[in-house]
Amino acid sequence: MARTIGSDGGRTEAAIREAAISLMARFGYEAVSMRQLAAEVGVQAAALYRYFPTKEDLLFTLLCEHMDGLLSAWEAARPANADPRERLTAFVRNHIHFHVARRHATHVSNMELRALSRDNLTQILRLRTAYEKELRQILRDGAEAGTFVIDDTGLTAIAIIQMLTGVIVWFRPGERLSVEEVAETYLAMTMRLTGAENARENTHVRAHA
Amino acid sequence: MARTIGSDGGRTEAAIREAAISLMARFGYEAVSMRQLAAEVGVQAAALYRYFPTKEDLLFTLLCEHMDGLLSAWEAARPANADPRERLTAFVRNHIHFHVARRHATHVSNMELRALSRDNLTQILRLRTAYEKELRQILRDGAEAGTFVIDDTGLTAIAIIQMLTGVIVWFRPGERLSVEEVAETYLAMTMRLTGAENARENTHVRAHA
DNA sequence: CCGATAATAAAACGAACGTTCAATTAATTC
DNA sequence: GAATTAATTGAACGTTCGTTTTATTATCGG
Repeated sequence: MARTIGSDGGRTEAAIREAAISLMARFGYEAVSMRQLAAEVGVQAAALYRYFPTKEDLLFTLLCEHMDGLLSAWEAARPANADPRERLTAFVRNHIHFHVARRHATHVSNMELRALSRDNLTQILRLRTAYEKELRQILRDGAEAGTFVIDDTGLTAIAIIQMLTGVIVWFRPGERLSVEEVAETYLAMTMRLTGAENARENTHVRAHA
Repeated sequence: MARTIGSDGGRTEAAIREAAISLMARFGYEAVSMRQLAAEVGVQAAALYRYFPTKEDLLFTLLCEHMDGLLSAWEAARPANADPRERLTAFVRNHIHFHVARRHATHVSNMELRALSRDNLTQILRLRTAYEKELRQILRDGAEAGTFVIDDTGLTAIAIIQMLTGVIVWFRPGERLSVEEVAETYLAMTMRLTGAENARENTHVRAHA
């Protein structure tokens, strides 16, 4: 009925985040109770409030971390090269790899935005928009250069992102396809969708990353 | 404190369904209480139980109706013609029009499957699989005929459906684009994605429906 | 116009919810 | 080794949840 032997704030907080992502991805934010979460961590419900002031604050923290991670990953993967085809290739590969590696967090990110307060939602949407803007810029540059054939840049960007993110709905690691195979298949579809296969030049890369 | 003047079971049930779809699409199944739903209908919570035995049963009814409607709409729209390109065109147009017209129900259908019991979930997934099968068949026929260029039929079918259904996330009626314009843009992307633009014949239809 | 039935209200059920608080013990510091 | 701080428990707070029960009134067939 007090501090337990070997207890460590840092480890407990990490365990809470991990358990929260896992449970909320499976059952949804609203359906997961603080008691259920605490039980998964191996702690009493009251202990959670040492790390997160409210349930919504916990969710917000998870979503921020996820979006920050996505933007950081893209910044690290973004090629210095200016070739739209190469940039789009890097974008697709990074997007698939990142989201497959963090399937649960992605699920929460896509489903639970409505549980956020107005201010918190605005903050997350700002990050999301910044990410979409990266893809839109690639598409616009490619369209101007004649590399891509695109009707509506904004609409195409959203369509591509939704198609790519959809991977996490059905993908299970260790089954028929590897992440690399999935990424390459989606890359091929994205290239055809943007008309990159048949525009002017045809020297696009198809090799594995 | 009893039956109210002008009350009608049929109208009340329809009002419950409508309010449930609207509220659950906005706030999520778990976040909507039976009292909140009843208030939206203009009735006490207990009255809901004359029409639906449990909250989950209400959700299940809504999802069944939605999936049945989708399959019926496709059966009515499916062309007798055997040309894969024409069948794919009809599929895309029907999918977009149906889902845009029923944005709220689609949202619920996509988000709240996890709230269903095992048996109810199985039943819904059966309908969803039947629908996906229709698209897979079109893609397979088209690939065999050389009309389409497709790596993985199942994967492509899922990717297309997710791309198309994603429309409801951003689409708002009465804004920049009409449903018809959106449908045609997505149709063009689908055709490029499946390689229909550059395969053997090139006499595909581009006119409005 | 009267009996049957359909439709609802009002009140209550126990359970679970998010959260707070005081008490208690482990670890750390000096 | 005492004082301090960090980490957690157990119990409780008021509220809300889905659902049930009972009573009451509107509507309708005869």
